[in-house]
Amino acid sequence: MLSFSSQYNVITSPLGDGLHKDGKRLTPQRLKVLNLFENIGSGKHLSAEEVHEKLVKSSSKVSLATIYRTLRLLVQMGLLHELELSEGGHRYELLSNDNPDHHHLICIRCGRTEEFENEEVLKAGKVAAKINGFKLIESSLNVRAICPNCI
Amino acid sequence: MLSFSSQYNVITSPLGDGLHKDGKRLTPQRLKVLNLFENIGSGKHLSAEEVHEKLVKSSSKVSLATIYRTLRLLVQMGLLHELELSEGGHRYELLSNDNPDHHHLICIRCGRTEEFENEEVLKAGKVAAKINGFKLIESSLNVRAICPNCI
DNA sequence: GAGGAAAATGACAACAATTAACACAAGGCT
DNA sequence: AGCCTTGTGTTAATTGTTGTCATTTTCCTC
Ligand SMILES: [Mn+2]
Ligand SMILES: [Mn+2]
Ligand SMILES: [Zn+2]
Ligand SMILES: [Zn+2]
Repeated sequence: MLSFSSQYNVITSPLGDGLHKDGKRLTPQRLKVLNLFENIGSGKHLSAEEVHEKLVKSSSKVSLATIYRTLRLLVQMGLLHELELSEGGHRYELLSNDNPDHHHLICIRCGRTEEFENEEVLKAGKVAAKINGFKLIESSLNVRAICPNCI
Repeated sequence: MLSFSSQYNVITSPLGDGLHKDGKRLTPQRLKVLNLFENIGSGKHLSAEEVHEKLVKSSSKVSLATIYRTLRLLVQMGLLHELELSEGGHRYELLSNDNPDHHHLICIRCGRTEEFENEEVLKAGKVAAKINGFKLIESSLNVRAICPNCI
């Protein structure tokens, strides 16, 4: 079976680097999951199940358990961001330069999701953390609403 | 068995009124759940399981299924507010005059939760909804952080 | 105060999302 | 290449929540 990288073809990807300096390993499965997010473009919010489906369709079979494990890992590494937009589980999006810190407007009927940036909101999170002596990790504003099509 | 309200003692509670004009019924279970939130005071965020435990401890046994049903009902009626603060399910808090629209600062280690108000954040939600033509329902800012005790 | 239709409850099964266990496979250092 | 350790797939288990259904209760009408 052809493996993605052989010992003669050491690809030094950002993913590989991040993994190796932590005793972790670069696997085809991890690359497939990250590549999916990179190819699909920013602004997409996928569930574990959806990642699984998409990989199966592109004949890159990765088990669902591994997808859950990989999503958690990529979040820990700071490459993905975990969202709680709706019922029915978490969603994940690529963290990248052209996808800055932003917030979400969600239609509670159809799930349509729009993104927006707001400096004041980020500041509000910083201030709240500081006042209470907390160390800030992240702040996320979720706006629940009904989209034009669903009214 | 003594029932909470007999036909001779019709209590016209706000809860009863709200229910009756909708073809729904005032039951001891619904009163117990709402009373729990009213007695515990505002600023408390309880899970369904915690509501269940507290009612069992106060020898007011209500089945867990009924608690889930009742929490959903009270949210629909606008008496409770549903929160997604942490892993492990939803939490609920009383909506009242002395508990205005506010946001949450959550320690990801121990779960300690602080509340804060911020007008700019509410405005940001309104603006985002308006710009996209959505009908606003609510906006909630969750700030994930680490509290002083957990650093 | 009964009688009765409709709604609610409790007990329990089913479900969906996620995690755990473990035998086997594969990555990466030497 | 060989070895050690990490990762994967399969499957079972957990957790939070909802569905089913027989029984009970509310509340409207007389
Ligand atoms: Mn996004
Ligand atoms: Mn609160
Ligand atoms: Zn919609
Ligand atoms: Zn803490």
